[in-house]
Amino acid sequence: MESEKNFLSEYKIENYERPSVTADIVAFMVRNEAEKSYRKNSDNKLSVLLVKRGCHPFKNQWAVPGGFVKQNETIEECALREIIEETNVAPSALMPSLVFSKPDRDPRGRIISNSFISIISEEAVNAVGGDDACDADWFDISFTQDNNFFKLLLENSHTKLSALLKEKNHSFGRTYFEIIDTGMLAFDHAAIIASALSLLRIQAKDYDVIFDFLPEKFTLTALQRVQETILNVSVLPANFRRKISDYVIETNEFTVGAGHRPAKLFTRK
Amino acid sequence: MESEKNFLSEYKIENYERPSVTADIVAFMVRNEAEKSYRKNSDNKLSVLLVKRGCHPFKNQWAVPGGFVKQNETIEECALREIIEETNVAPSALMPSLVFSKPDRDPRGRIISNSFISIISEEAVNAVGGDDACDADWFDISFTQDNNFFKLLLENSHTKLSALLKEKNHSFGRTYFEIIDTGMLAFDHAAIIASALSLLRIQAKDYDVIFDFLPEKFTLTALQRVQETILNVSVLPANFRRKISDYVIETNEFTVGAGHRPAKLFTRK
DNA sequence: CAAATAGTGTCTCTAAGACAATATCAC
DNA sequence: GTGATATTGTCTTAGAGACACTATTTG
Repeated sequence: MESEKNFLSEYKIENYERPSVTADIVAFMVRNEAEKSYRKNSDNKLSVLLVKRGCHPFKNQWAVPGGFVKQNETIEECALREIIEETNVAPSALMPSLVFSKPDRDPRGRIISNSFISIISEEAVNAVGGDDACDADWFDISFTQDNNFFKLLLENSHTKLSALLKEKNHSFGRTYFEIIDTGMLAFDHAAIIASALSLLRIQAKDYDVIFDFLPEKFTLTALQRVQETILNVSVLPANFRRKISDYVIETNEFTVGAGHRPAKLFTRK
Repeated sequence: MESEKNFLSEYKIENYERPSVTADIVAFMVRNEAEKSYRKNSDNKLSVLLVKRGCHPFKNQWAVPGGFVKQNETIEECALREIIEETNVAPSALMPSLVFSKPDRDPRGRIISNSFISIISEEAVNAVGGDDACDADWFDISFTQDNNFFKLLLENSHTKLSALLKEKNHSFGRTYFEIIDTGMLAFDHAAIIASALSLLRIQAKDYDVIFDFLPEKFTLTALQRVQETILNVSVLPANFRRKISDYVIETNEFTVGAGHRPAKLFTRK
């Protein structure tokens, strides 16, 4: 009887069919719009990081950042490495989303994409400043449903991408999308973004992921705006505060010079 | 400037590092214990399908069923194919769980595991009968927490496997496990099972996945037992019925010959 | 004081949990 | 009738939503 040691020394992994594997990261940020009028709080926008592809396939089209998994790293490590390479910032959260594995999803051949959600605070992004290369940019997201169809609109000051998706399947709380129109996004990245966003919304409901969009110390109003921006709803401040009180600890610090009553700063519990 | 067509004709995917990729399926069933005493309803047990490995590595140890993804199928199709090969039954639900990708998780080399939860109704399993091969069997699960440690006990009439895990991380509602003791399960399958079970429990809370454990027509008590078995809790029948009423449609049929008041049969809404 | 946001108190309504009571079968 | 499960009704309590009100700052 063959021993396990002998078996392993004879085993040639390259004799078997192997796909390529990538980690692709949908990086979200909630950012403040430029302030409109004196003393008013600014509006927030949910935005996602896209990179303009410099090489084939889909050259010059926009895609979410990502790359091939190396032999000595986990897919999570790969995702973290790729998003840091792209932004120069360590994300405050990284969470697996879906795996995309249709055999023909990439014209180069069999490439399986492990998609991730990463969350980056605006403060962190501003600290490193924009990469002048201009091949990466944040796009404001609008994601609206009309019956079984979803319209994904990604927009920055130069470019507007509009993808159309259809709900293929809704099971166990997750929505699975089929692409009707890629909106000039590379590969199946329209579906990757839509899936990530619908997962982000699920998570944002239970007061978990929303903290990662803000610096360590924050006001309750800022936290409320993050949740409202992600979920595209609005709630009454009194009720939000009652509910969130279980998840935060108050500090002795306050905002200053805002032109109205100072707000107490809180930290996450 | 090179055209995309030229680029693709020159592109050799085999020049790049590629891992092997598997789909591994944690198949759950809720089964009735043998009835103890006259007229009493039987207890239920949550059980999971394991196969005894016939070849190296981990020869003769127990593992969850799975196999390598073929070039022309998605990982979901692979998972479906593998679980049907093993059970001769199409599962009533198949849902992605986590991806396991530690470079050294398989002694044969770099193999990434995409884990899935599948749910099979006891009725369907009984219909095809047990595979005499005896290399596959259902194990009753007990999964208990003691501070940050989790004990996973898998037991059938012949074998008892006891694995120990530690909570590595709890983020975004999911628990990530580190294996302390494999309990003689192959590879990192103790963590794959633990992760799947903790996801199953999350899903079972919102009256979704529980239907897949039962045939099309079922009694509300049976449905309640499924939820109680998975979550290891007990609820008052009156409250369960009030809550579940939104998710079911009553039929005109009743159970017969149970030795007590007949129960109305329902279907899923 | 005006404008704006920060923060508190409380009323109502709904949903969850507990528990009591009734219904219906096989023997 | 007895023993068992099936099913309904209702009391109490906790939480969500709505809304009115007070507090504090800058100019």
